[in-house]
Amino acid sequence: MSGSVRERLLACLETASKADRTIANFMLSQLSSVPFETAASLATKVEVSEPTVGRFCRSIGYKSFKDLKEHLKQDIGDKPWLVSDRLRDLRDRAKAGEDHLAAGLELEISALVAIYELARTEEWARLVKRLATTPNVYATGFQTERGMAQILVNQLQYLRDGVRLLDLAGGNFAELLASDASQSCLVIFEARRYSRLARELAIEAKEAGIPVTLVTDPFCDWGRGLADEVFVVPTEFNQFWESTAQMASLANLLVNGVFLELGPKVEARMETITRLYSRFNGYVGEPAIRTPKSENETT
Amino acid sequence: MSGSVRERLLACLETASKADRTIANFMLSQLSSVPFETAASLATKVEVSEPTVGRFCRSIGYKSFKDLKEHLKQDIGDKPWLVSDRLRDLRDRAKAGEDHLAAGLELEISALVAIYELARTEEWARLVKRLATTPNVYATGFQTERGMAQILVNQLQYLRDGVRLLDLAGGNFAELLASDASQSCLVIFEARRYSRLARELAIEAKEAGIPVTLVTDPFCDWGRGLADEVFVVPTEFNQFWESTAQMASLANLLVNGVFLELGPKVEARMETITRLYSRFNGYVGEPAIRTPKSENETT
DNA sequence: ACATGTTTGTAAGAAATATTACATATGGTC
DNA sequence: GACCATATGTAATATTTCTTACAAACATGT
Repeated sequence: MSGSVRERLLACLETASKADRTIANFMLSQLSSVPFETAASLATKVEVSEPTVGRFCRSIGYKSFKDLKEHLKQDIGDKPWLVSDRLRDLRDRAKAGEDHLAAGLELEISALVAIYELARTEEWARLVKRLATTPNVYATGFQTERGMAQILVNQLQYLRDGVRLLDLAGGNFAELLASDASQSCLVIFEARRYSRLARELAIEAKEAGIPVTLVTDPFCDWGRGLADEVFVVPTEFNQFWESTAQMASLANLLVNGVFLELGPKVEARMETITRLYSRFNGYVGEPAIRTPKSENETT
Repeated sequence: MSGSVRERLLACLETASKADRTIANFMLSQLSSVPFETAASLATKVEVSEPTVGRFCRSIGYKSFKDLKEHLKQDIGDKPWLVSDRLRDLRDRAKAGEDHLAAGLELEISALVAIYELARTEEWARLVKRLATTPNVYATGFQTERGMAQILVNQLQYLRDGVRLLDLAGGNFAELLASDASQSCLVIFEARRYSRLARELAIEAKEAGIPVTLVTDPFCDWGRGLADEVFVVPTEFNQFWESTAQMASLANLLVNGVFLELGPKVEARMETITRLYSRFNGYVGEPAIRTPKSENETT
């Protein structure tokens, strides 16, 4: 037995016994409130006994009602996909326990969904506009999130001038903090157990009246109140090593938004930059960035 | 105390204690998966004790955590919140042409699937092993791919020594190219606006006998033959601005693989690095080793 | 009607989840 | 620095939720 919860429920409608069919049917019609149910509450509603619910769940391949709920949590659904077969294949492996990695896939997908939802919010629109119009845009991230900031910066630089990666190379953040607040904004990438720097930077920036956006994981608890916008990116994928990879998608969507905001006028710049790159054989010549060789070296 | 769950959570952020704020914050960030949580599971995630969760719920006017969930059920109403429903919702909008962004979602998902498929190949296993065992690991990327290389490097450095971001700051790549080939390997991130650098670096590295891995998009045509492994990441998402965001997922999966390969012995190192970070940056959250003169909160 | 296998319910027990009482820690105040 | 009030954790306890064992009901074929 395999497939999403919904699929399994549908499948069993054919063959199942009366009580089982009732249960399956009820769950299908109430799928989104199933997580709030308990085996007993559901049993009452459809007027069967509690063990019947448990047995039913087991009969369609779950360990228990609770297990079914657990799967529901991550279920991506049964819609035909562009990639359906391949995805299904991976998912089946994951469920069969053959492939521990694939288990993370669904979580990554749901994180992506979350990102795309973020991109529809008020805050998002506000940030995009700010990134498009503020003369000086700074992005920063420490430790493993540094690369994310770099991605945002590198891409934004294609579209506009005045974008910089902020770091502590100079010992303080004067570059941003001593600048004209009305001309600057800051995006911080942050994730759990990381630096105090991010927080203190946010505090100072707020103090200085500089708009701050925080992109972080669900565990960060200092953002609200300090940052003008907080975008929470799911990061738990049940891997041994947790991932903030979806922040890259977020950064990209932001850039896309800025592109749309700026409109055709960016094309001249993009062509110039492209030409410059090719002129220098792709030499990394971002004007505004100090290429920070120093702090990546362990040597 | 009244209002929706969301409102109450927001309201209490102002006044609540540290632990309570952490809980409220986490719930707000993950509202749609709260129904699947249990007081204990939530307590673990935010690292407080179970009774604290219960007390918190009571403090904002619910009878218990379960009671909060019950109310959440009402609040959520008919808003879609199972991942599958949310996904469906986005897809529908995309189809209706209301939401141009969402159109890219599906493509991003399929790119993710492609990544996870890559992670099952021979070549992948080989690369993981190499990244785990080669004394000197270099990663590089130019222009917009620089951040990807940085992500890989920053994360790998948590697990092992001898990982470096390679760049042209010094004017040549002697650091790698003049090193002992049997002790080094190279990962190149590359995409559409190819810099000639990447290719020439690959040529030289191959010449020198250094194993080369190329992570690139489907349009790159110079990889095979030059690189020992070529991983092709889909990059066309029908946005105005194309994305290599999934390379971050790839990098992360690689790191995860290396973690598994190295096994428990990395933990000592991870702790050391964590401690070092906390030594120099300070911690916001988890109390690592308390250095003589350290207290973290400035609140 | 009877035997057989399947389905379902009952009730007891096992596991999980949540609460309570109390001890310890923390932060602020004098 | 000692005190208080508040916040948090620990461990025992209560409660809810789930499972198991078994018996009753039901359908089906003879």
